[in-house]
Amino acid sequence: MDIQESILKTIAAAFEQLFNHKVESEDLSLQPTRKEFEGSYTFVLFPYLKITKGSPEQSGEKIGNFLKENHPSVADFNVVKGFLNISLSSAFWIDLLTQLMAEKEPGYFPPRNQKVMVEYSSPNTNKPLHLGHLRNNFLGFSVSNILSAYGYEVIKTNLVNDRGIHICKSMVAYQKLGNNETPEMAGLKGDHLVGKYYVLFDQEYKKQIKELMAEGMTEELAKKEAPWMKEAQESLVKWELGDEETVNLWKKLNNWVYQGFNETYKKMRVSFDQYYYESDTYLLGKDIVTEGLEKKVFFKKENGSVWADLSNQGLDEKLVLRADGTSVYMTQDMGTADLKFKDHGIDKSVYVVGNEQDYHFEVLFKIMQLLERPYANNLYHLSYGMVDLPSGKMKSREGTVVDADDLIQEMVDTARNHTQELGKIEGFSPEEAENLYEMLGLGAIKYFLLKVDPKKRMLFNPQESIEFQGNTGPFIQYTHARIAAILRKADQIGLDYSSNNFEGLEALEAVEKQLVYMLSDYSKKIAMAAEELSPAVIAQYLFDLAKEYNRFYADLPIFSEAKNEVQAFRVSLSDQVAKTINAGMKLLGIDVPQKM
RNA sequence: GGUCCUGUAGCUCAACUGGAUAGAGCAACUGCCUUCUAAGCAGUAGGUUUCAGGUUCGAGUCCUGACAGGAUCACCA
Repeated sequence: MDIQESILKTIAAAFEQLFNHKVESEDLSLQPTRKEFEGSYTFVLFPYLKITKGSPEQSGEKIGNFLKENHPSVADFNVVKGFLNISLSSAFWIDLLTQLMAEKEPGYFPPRNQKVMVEYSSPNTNKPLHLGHLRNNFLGFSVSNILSAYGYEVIKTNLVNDRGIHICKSMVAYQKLGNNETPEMAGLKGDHLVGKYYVLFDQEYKKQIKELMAEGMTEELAKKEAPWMKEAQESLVKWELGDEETVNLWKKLNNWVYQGFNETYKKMRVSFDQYYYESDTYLLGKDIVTEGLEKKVFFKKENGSVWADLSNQGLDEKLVLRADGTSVYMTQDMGTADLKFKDHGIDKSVYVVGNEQDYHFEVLFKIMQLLERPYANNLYHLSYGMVDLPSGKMKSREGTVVDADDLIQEMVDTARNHTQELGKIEGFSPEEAENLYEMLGLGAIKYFLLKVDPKKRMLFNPQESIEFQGNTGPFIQYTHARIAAILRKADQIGLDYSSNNFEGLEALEAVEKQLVYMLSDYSKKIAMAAEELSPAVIAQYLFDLAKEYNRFYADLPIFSEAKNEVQAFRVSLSDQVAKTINAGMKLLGIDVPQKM
């Protein structure tokens, strides 16, 4: 049984025996003791003063004494104001560490035989990935890892938005200005080449609008009448009709983009188990419209358009099918929701999509509920805030974006310079060194984007490059490397620390107890991160753990200790911290080095 | 304007879901490398938690109302 539960059971017994009052131990709760006080767990007395019919101090004394006498692991207690602080015996902590070491991996959860799909990335294929996509991809990948660690079977999905007016814009500009340029000729990655034409389209388009407005056209009309826009529209129609030339061009550009994306995904070290392409799925969902009409969830307006009336749900009316019978975003998403379920029999579905689509998903989930889909109550929108630049919002069309490839490269370069400055690559082969730079650069940027609560928008200042000190990925990686050095030394001198034999070990230091406590907390953090879909929980935890370990590292020597069992315990403790850091960082998608 | 999200140190973020004297990192200043890696550790300074009410033993956290920033309210995706 969990130590908290067992303490609470004893407290419940105390209430019964001391105050003749029955309470369920589930209704009681403990909290971690604040740093400045002695103890590990705190029981707050205020709510129970009516039962104990005494002052907080008296009540605390009574319960504390009862605990000390009746709970084998409670060594001591103190009462400050209305707070009963409980100290546990060293034997308890030693035993707890032994248990943690015996787990097959830190924070292990058994499989729960449920499938969850995590859809993330889902890029448009008309431009390269940028900083905002990095946040999306790292979040999606990390949440997938976290859910998987929590016992779910996870299917990582990328729904590629490969068709639509945006890609037609790149196509038109390429036809006009491209001269059959290829990525090789341009010396650009495929996605960057296509993105170049997307920007060129926008420049020319704006010029055309200006010209038309100069001729006296209103802005609204000019936007519609600009020749290139008309051509883009036409090319979309041709694409839908399957026009060979259009489709071939579309395929050519998209393939370039996919090659570029794959390279970037590889660099980001994210992956997918399932790809869906919107060109395959955009016609789905029309059957559901028919079904919805039959079930009277939808209604038809006079012009033939179909709507969902959610006004009694606190929402608006929402279009689900155009008057001309063509589908909209919502139609497709209803269709793909069913498709995902059909393909994989999923129990749960997570959409990693920016918060500008909050309303869309609220409506979608509501509709699926009204349509009585079995999975409808297990749909989650992991809504994350935009990444802003000091200059404001990023706009691909205007080229004011932080490019994903550039940023990653920049971080790796920074890591290289920084490491070389510190003179830390002695004994590294060139490959190992390069490996380390990537690990650190990528670790820095991933941690930077994941440590913040997903739903908050965040500011990224390219001028102040991402840090390597303090609350950063490299700080945690460094802590791991430090421990790795200790473990190497222990092996070297032949210290047996895996035997769990701490016989003779007496009092532990406060930092040691605190570390064991934090290690035992890891599984709760996984649970919390999984339930809240928030990698930030893990990131914050790892920082706190690393911080605490470094305190231990600075305060307590290991190999100069006279007693063998003290050495063994401290190395074991270090080992377990390293394993936990490694496991937690893996959840964030960050690798940790043995040396740095 | 309606709806939703956010507002905590100069800056970037925490605060275990209502508990103690609101904590970290960066930036500034001061110490600590002859002992397991100083990408570290210890310390100083920095706060009316946007504001005003309310709920209660107790509020950064809950409720109401302001204020500020953002998103969204398309037969776009």
